[in-house]
Amino acid sequence: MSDLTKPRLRFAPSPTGYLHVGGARTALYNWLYARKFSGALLLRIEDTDKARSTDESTRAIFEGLEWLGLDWDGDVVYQGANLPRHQADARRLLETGAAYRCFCTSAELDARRREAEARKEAFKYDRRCDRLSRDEVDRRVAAGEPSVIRFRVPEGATEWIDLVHDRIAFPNKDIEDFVVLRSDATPIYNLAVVSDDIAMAITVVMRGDDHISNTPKQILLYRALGAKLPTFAHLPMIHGMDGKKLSKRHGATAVGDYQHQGLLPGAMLNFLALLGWSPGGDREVMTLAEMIDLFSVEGLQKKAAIFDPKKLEWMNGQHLSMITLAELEPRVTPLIVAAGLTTAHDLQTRRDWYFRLLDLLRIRSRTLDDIVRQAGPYFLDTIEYDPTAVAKNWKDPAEAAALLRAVRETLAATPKWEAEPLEAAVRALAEIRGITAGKLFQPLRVALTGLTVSPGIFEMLIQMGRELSLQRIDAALATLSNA
RNA sequence: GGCGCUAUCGUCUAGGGGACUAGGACGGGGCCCUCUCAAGGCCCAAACACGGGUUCGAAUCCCGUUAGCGCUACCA
Repeated sequence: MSDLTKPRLRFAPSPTGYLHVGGARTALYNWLYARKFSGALLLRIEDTDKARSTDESTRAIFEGLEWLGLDWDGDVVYQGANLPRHQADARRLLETGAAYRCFCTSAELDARRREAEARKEAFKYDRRCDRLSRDEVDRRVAAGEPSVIRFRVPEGATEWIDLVHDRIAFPNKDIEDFVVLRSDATPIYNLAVVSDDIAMAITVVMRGDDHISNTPKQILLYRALGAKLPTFAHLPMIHGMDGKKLSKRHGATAVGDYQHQGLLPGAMLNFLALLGWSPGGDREVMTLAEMIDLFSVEGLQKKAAIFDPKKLEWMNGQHLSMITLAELEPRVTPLIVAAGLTTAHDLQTRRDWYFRLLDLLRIRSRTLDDIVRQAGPYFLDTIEYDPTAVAKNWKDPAEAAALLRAVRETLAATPKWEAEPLEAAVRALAEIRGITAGKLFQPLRVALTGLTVSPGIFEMLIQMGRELSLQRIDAALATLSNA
């Protein structure tokens, strides 16, 4: 297979904030396309807006992509480093007559725009500088008068076959002669993008819907620059639950936020993949490898999708249960250590026990934080009793204490600390006392965990071990006698 | 305002002229399981924006309306 048949794509975020979930999804689709068709995915940081770009944002983009596990080919391209080529391309446009110098100032333009608005008319640059004589242009440039370079939009219409929307067309009369080079000789977005995409030999440009109206301008630039057109694919936007463009007021929009909320990157990717793409049929929960396998442009959606955090959580729960314990462990351990439950070394020395614990807790967790929250009772010497658990299951302290004393005796007297004999013994105790087993289980659960919610009582007794279990009951008894 | 894009349950979607009394998933409700909570299983409510065509036949094709969104900078 020749390289010509291998697509070259790029993800081109501007480093003006953090890695937005919409950006992450764009990156994912580009990545999927590149991997699916054995192409290349390049990363370009669009840092030409010096006022808004920061190194910190650039780092956030790297970190986000790294966490998600989306890699790229070759070195990172910094758009700002290509300034000379952008300027050269602008000059070429001027020389070939595709563009012209414009001396209108921003202030003048603003004034005319406002006037047009007052008259309820659409403003479009009137090309007055295109009518300037060659001599006058030369004279004013020589005199040091600032000017921009404007692209002269030709007659006709500009259209393309979009990978997701099929045919899209714009009458050129609706496109104004746009600026390509500012008066300070820095390029405008559309020029920089086209210049770089040509230089990087990009063949598939996949980006957000919000760039649709830039596309005719860019196509015109490609033609004027004598370059071959890439294939365009415009992805639908992501909105918040209110149908408006997703933003901070909708809650977490940075992928870093989700990382810190205890989400799994695989779940995030899976959720994002489904927001604007479907493999067809009923397929939902997928690994990255499966997504590559199933990916196709036919499944790309045209409609904007609404970001539903509930489904993301559910998806995370699915992935939590789906991945291997070996994959799960390194994601949880740092959080357990950070929560002060124990040391990484301790967990390492009783790895089998630790894995069993994770397996016990992950089924009833939706995030990594849920797991950590539930893990406390298995590590700490002291225990916190949830007031509502106490109120509900130790309603009568004297009665609860009596029950717990009996249970303690029964457990302590059971020769083998294993689920079956333990359960048989406790159930027998319940029968002797003429109560249902549940009446015994709930107070015991509170004694062991301080909570109303936990894994099964006997799974828990085994996991905690004889010593800690009995110690917990003693502590509960002490607390109850003080009540 | 102009231009563009979009339109199936509350949400993500399947559907690409007859298989549709429109399927799945999240969320909601109910039941089962059960020592709690989850998980799991079963069931219920819930949608083709509207109006015209085309066609024997339209969720599917065309046109219009409406609505939503995007763009409309010497931002990206």
